[in-house]
Amino acid sequence: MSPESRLSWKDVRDQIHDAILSGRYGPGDRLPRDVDIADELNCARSTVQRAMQALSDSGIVERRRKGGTRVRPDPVTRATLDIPITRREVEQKGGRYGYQLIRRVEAVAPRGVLAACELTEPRTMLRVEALHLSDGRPYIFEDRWICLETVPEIGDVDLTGQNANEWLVQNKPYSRCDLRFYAVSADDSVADLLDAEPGAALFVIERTTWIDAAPITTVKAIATPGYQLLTRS
Amino acid sequence: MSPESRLSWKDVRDQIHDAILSGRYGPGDRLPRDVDIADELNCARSTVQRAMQALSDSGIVERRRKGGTRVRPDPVTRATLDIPITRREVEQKGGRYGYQLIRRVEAVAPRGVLAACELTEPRTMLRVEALHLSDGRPYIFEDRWICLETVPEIGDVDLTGQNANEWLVQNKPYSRCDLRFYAVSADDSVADLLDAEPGAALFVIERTTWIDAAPITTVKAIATPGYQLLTRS
DNA sequence: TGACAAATTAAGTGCGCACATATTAGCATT
DNA sequence: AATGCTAATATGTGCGCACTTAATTTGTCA
Repeated sequence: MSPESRLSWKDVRDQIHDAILSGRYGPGDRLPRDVDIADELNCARSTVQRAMQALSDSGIVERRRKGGTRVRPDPVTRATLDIPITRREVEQKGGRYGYQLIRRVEAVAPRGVLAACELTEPRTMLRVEALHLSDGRPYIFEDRWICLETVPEIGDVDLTGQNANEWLVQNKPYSRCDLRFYAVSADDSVADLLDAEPGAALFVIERTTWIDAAPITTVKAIATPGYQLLTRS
Repeated sequence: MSPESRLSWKDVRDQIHDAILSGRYGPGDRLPRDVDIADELNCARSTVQRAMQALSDSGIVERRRKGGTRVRPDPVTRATLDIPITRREVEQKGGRYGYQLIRRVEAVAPRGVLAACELTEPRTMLRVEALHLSDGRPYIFEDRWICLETVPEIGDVDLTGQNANEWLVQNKPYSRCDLRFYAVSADDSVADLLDAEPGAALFVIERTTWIDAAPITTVKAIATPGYQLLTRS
């Protein structure tokens, strides 16, 4: 009957969010049941449910069956990152993409690689070192280990022209992906490859992917100085 | 009538995901309309909608009204990061948290700070430099600029005992947050503060927050060597 | 007192419907 | 051909209902 149109779940989300921000509900406090909020705001419970899901996804509240909804006691900043394939990243910045295979050998994986893959038994893997170029200049150096048991086909692929990253993305989808970011000093060989000063601070992205429980690949991508990773706008 | 129970939206999501992974729908391809998928799988359209929303959120497909649903042409790795407040982070690793104010001055913000805040006109801000400690040892050095126009109350806060980060989190909620990650070499003063070798590679998190369009604070958090940022498990 | 079972509770999900909204495509007018 | 109106269309959203599931509380019995 009210002339104002119905509430959208985003309205509900914002109202609840505001109530939390204003301090009406502090960290750890329990919010009213969905059904009561729906009643108070005069909307359907499904609308409140949707709003609460959104708040739960952003890490603002925690929801548990029977336990109800609580304001997350330890506030976190939750951010979403998009990491495109390197070719795309270079081209989006207006650069001309290039790729150069440096080394391709089968070798016994060192402990660190096994650990990243969550493997306990040592095994032989395919190691691929390559350089991504932007306008002919070094952009990212990647040191990749590919699990031959999970991806036997990789043995037949010519990686001199074809980028291992892209081949894997297109031919070996993953179901899980772990990422790790840190900084490292350029040693002489990396400095040489990336055309950087030895000792320069470099940004590193380590990514490991699995299909179900089977590791596909783990890669250490070392960027040239000045590289920055931004949150999704 | 089939004895199997009804399909969950997660089942639908996984089926569509599998269809994409198997190559049945390639990058850029258009998927059937929700209603047709619902019909084929013998479930409600709302169930398909929910599944599609999830796939859209994970960056696997793109949906547009009237345009339909398409497999995202440029595959990305989408990851979610949780960045806790530093006290929490230290305590979760089993350390004893400490905090030390180094400097607190009002000063005209340099261009880089203004740019981070998306401000064009120069202005005076409050600069707070502080050290987060774990078990008495340096952990993160933060160099923060606080916008006095947005947060005038900060002038009355004693920041020698109270952590600016936590005060802001608890007293000045933000509606937008930008993050930026990169690597930097320790200059002499930072190396001294963090008890690191000069020139060591350090991981940096830059965070800027706004309430609506008004900037609250921008902070450069420089971590000690060895620091790693992981995706949410 | 403690262990286990049963009842209770609040969120999670599925369905079907109606309508809203954005975007494309088609058509007509200039 | 360029323009602008109109219709068609696929997703987005809201509602109400019934039922499921997980977790907590209560009750019972040893």
